[in-house]
Amino acid sequence: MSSVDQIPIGKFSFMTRLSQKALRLYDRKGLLVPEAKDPFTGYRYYTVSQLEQGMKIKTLCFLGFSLEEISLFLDAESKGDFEYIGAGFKKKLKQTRLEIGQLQRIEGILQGACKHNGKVMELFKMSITEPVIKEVPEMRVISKREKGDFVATIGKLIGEICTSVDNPENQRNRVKVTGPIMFICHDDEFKEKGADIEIALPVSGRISVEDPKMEVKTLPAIRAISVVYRGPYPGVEAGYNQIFSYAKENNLETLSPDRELYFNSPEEVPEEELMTEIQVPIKEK
Amino acid sequence: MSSVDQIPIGKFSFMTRLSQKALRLYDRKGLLVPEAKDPFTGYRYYTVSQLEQGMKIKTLCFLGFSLEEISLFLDAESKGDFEYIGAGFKKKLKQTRLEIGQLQRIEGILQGACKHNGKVMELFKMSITEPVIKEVPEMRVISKREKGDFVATIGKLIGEICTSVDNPENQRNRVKVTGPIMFICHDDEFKEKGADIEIALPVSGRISVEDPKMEVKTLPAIRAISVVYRGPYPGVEAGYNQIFSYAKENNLETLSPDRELYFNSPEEVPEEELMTEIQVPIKEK
DNA sequence: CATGAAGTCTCCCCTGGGGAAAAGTGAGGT
DNA sequence: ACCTCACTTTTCCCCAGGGGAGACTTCATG
Repeated sequence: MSSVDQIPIGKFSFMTRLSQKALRLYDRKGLLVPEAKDPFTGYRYYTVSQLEQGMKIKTLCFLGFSLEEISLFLDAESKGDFEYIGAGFKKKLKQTRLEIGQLQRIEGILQGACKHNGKVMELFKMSITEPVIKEVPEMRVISKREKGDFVATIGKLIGEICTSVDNPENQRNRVKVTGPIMFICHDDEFKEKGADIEIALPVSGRISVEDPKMEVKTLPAIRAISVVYRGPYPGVEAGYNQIFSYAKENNLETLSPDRELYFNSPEEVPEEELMTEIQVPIKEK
Repeated sequence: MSSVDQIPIGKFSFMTRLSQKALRLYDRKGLLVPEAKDPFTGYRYYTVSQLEQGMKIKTLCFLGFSLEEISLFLDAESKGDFEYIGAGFKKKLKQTRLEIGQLQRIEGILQGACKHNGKVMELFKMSITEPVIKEVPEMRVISKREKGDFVATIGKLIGEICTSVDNPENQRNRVKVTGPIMFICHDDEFKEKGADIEIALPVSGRISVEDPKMEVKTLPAIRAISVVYRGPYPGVEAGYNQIFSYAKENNLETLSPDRELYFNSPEEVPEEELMTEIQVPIKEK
């Protein structure tokens, strides 16, 4: 029963089922340093009593902690600081639950796509992205606000603003368009007629306006939930649904006014490739 | 509305919510190469029509595919090969379910540990590792087999074997112990009395035996389910339970005889630090 | 046109190991 | 004592980017 405490890395790896790679890494990081190391050959020799340390590391690894966290835990343990460890476990539990939720959403999506083979294609055109919270910086824009029929007014205002920006004086003043044209919705509910519509185009430079109803101003920075929708304009509501259910899930309070950003126009691309970003502002928390 | 198709990386990143880092990576990998690249400054310029590709990549990434898989999918899509994509999705679905299962097990463990703060400590001593399938190579051993009372016989045989190996002639012949001493259980059920017990010690070298009931032989290689148990010997059954439920879950047929490997002995360490590996052979499938 | 701010470039290190290569070493058997 | 095979050592590249440094470019304004 002697010399059993001179375990080379291969056997130790076999016993603990930690790979040799892992063991060498733990050595370097000081997590599990072999009891002895031949100074000439560099061979690592472990002892039976180190098995225990190895198993602790393995368990903690299995639970998903990083090596750094594990190292802190082991220190805490040797000091008897179980508060710290308990707190770490609670945090990990929360995190694990979030991950499970995420994976279950993914499972749902994949399942839906697999069920009918055709759906794979549909998913592939995946027209709505996952909602994300974005900080939108403030922006200098030229804008015009008007009440009228929904679609018609939007089209009209877009035309007017583009014309206005393209006019020769502005060209001379090196006025530049700095972002996609956007629609700002000042109604709390959807109105087909008499909607309160603002169209804004981000610009820079010394811009001049003739139309007295057109103004140059700075839109405030907002924090917003955003999705990008691809497809024909009627259908964009699906994006709003996504956003509002996301807001409800995450307990976020939405504000007005919403913005829609148009990345391309029906004149450039077929309807199905229209891309629209929807931004719904939320309260800072 | 011109020059909108010269989107620098920052804006494109803002629109697609892909990080600049990610975009540069996709460029290098050929997944999403900017439409234009200034040959002098190296600046990347994207177009609106590339947003779509970006969103596809993002969706697929979100679903957990690797960049390589994504690249293959995009190729397949452009060729109209939806079979391939469907198959990939199914595989991913399976894999995702496995991951969810794994995470739920982890959740269970963490939950148990968090519930009573004291349990954290208990988990820390985590006495049983996850069952794992191991290929155990063949081994040259010196062994003795005998029937008798369970605990007493094991102790006696271990003593005899150690004495025998330590004898001067074997020392002279450079006989070496090459692994932990093991107990091979030839009974199908647990018997307190009259158990059929074999104790074996892996050795190498020219070994001589005097005791006619002691033999030197080669244990066959086996494929086995293995766990490592830490704690006092009574309690080791928990390890067997783990193994047999694992075997049932994975539909594996277990064989005889089982082996128990003793990494340390009650004379060296306190009872709670005894380490035992249990190996239950399974049928090759 | 000039200037400062903001955007972008590349390069390097980090995660937690897996895979492979080149070279040195240990141990068993003759 | 030797030979060979198995073991161990280091180092480099890989994933999918995140973080940051230092240098350069572009932009918006005066």
